[in-house]
Amino acid sequence: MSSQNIPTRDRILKSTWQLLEAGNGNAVRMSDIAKAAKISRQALYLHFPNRADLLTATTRYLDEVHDIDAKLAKSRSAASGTERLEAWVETWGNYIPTIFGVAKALMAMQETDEEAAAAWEDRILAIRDGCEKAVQALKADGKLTDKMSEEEATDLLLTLLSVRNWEQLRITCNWTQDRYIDMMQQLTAQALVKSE
Amino acid sequence: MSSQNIPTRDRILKSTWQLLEAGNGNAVRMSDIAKAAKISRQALYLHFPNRADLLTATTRYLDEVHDIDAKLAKSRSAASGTERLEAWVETWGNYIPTIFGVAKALMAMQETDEEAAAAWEDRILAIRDGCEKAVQALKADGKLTDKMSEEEATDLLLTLLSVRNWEQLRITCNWTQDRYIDMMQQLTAQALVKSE
DNA sequence: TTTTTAACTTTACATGGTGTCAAGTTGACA
DNA sequence: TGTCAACTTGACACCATGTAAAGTTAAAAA
Repeated sequence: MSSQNIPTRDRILKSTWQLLEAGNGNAVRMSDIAKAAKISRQALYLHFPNRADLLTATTRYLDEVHDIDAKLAKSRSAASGTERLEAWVETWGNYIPTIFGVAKALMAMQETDEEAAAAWEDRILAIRDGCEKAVQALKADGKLTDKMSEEEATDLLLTLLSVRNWEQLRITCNWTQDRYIDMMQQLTAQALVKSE
Repeated sequence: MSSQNIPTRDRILKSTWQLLEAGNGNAVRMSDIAKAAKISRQALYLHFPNRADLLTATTRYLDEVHDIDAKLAKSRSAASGTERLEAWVETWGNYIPTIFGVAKALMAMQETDEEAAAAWEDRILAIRDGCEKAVQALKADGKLTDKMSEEEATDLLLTLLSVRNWEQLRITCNWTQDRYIDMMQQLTAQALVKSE
């Protein structure tokens, strides 16, 4: 087993991700994660003070493993505003499936746990930033619709690209990932790009 | 106090609604509801077997109090398909604030509780029906976009009109209710109505 | 070689909410 | 006077998170 040599902390993060990824809706408990990482439940608390922290660390771990920064940089290099919007929708939209398990767990905790709410809020801000940049690129090209302000456009884009909407279309309605991306690109373009 | 004479069951439902309506994010417990209804926590269980049932009953109670059926009938009487879509978005969109508290509590339970999930699913089906009817009206007028099937159009409309999206724009982003309705009408029209 | 230290394990327990159980109270009605 | 329904009171099981304390183990430091 190669996993014997992986540092415990990484083994925990990997196990957390795998359980949340696979766990079809059934809640993943701290004890489940401990079992999967082959340590005692209490050892978990030696590495992470609480569940919210563990989940947050897992999202950062995923960002690292998948080198999300590089992907974002690529989408930022698009020539025109409209292309940049398209690229952003595609990049983020295709990253959602990766983080979905952890995101859902974190969103569920948000309701009751202050710290979880703050952690998720922090993640959302990063995504909002991506939305804002896309809107600004449109604006710079003179292609932003005059039906709304830049801020409203950012709000709307962030809302359309929410994890919940992805879940609704992809999981509940059983759309393919390609169809989801395609439709979101159409939808966001229709909503934000000035019609000639 | 006139509330002394109201039957206990109704007093419970009313209290549940008021607490969830007012309760700014802080979870409403069974004991809170009991206190508000001026009965013991155990008496709650004489009227409702569990929390999920109580929440579901509360949504039905709200539907009754606000005579949602009459409002829906009105939106169904719109002449053209596009008008009907507009009316549906307005009717449902303006009903969301009323049920938001209960809806949020039910959605939060959904994650862990089978029965809550089923109850909420049942409510969603009713809304989906409204979406489907609006799409069919568009289709009948030959105004439905040819970019997607009727089913996909229904999926999309249901997703756009989700309680989560309302929460995001209205609460998190602080949009006015009027702006929300206006934007949703634009957005759904752009997405679903065939462009000339 | 002995000691120390970090990374664990095991066991126990507090907390907070849901839901169950059983015995007692109260007031209206027969 | 008795009965019944609608309650109250108090106790408790369950389940997950998180805390606390004492013991083990293996490897590095002295």
